Amino acid sequence: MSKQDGSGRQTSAVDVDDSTATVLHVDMDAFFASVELLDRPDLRGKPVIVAHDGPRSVVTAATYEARKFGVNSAMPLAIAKRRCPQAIVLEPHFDRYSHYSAMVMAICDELTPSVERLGIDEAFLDVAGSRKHIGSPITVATLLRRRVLEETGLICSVGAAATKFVAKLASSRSKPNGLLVIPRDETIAFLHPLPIGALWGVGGKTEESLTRHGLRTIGDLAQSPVDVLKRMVGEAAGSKLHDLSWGIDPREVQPRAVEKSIGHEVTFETDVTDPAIVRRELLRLSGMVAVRLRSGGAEGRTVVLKLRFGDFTTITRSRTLSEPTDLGRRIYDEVSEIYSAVGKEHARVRLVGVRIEQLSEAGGGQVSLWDDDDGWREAEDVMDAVSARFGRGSVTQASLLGNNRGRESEARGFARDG
DNA sequence: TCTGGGGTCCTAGGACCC
DNA sequence: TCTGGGGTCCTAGGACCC
Repeated sequence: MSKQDGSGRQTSAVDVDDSTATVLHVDMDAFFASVELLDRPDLRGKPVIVAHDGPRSVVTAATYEARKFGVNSAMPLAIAKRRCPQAIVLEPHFDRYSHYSAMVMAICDELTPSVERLGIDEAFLDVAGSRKHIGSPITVATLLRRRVLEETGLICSVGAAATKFVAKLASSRSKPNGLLVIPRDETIAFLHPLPIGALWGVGGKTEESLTRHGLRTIGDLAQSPVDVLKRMVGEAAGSKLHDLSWGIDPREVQPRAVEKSIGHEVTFETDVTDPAIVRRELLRLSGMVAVRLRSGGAEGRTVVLKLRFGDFTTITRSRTLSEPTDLGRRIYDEVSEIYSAVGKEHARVRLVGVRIEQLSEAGGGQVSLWDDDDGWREAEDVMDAVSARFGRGSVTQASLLGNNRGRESEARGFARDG
């Protein structure tokens, strides 16, 4: 094993054989909080929490200084403030996080063509092919960390191993601002002493169930017969966890596939009992979902309504359309009907959500409407249809939204959205 | 002052078809 | 002529991850 700490010192790096550790996992350290501190250097070294300061908020991110007080991501803000009253709470700025994320990912892309993004602040890199042009995995990792710091002012940690899962574990063990290399033949020795909760896919519930059966470390799990594991945690998880405990992880580094669903949800600051307010929110969320569908050139076929009630019970109800859609109005009509069918219009509603699944590439397309010779006439037809139904004033950019199917509904959807 | 918002994957039952 | 076995789709819920 080779660990390099924040000062850049590297222990036993000379002896370590990194030739088998060709998968890198890069993880930004306290990412959102670190981005905020770029603007507020005066807060460096202080406990800082990033969170929207509302009555039902949770912690979005926290600096290491705040974590010392037991503050963690996803913790209710009220509890975090109780644990660390002197913490400074900053509003999140997601646009800025995306901006810095793109900068970091661009650096990764320059080091190898094989980069797999994982959320906003993590990535896997396959650097097996980078040896010739740049150097060994340690060389690439060191260069990556230096460039990220120089070009963004942010620190990150990197794990290097033979598989994705071990690389990810290595980066988390090297935080903050570290580099940890696990050669292939040291994988088992590295894994087995670790607690089962460190395994990818073992969260609170699974950990509890495994612990009840006397399994505490990854090594314990490795020694358990796979059939027994399957009975504990299910068919798929059982064999997967067993494989992982022996360092077996066949997944390759690959750029993220297309999205499989798009959704938005919102928690009310206080529970809502007025169905009209719920519907107003459903309309807004449906519009947001539709905008994202269209901007990605996609449409979806299964519409999902999510409701969380005052007692925190949560239900989802879905319906599959005969034809996919990318229209807010169509989505809204569906979730609104589902909402009625649930028959809980006078319950206390805490959260509403709208999601669309079974995404596919949008047929037709917005450009073809303008490109072909009949494009203008078609566009005018759409405008006329909308105007006839809703009046001139409601028509804004209906023509821009068209695809080649169901012109009537396209127009309708856009007029009301607009 | 207790629980966000973006997702993915898995399970399990029923419908339906061959 | 009282009951098999797959495969796929749909739906609901839950665990998990960042």
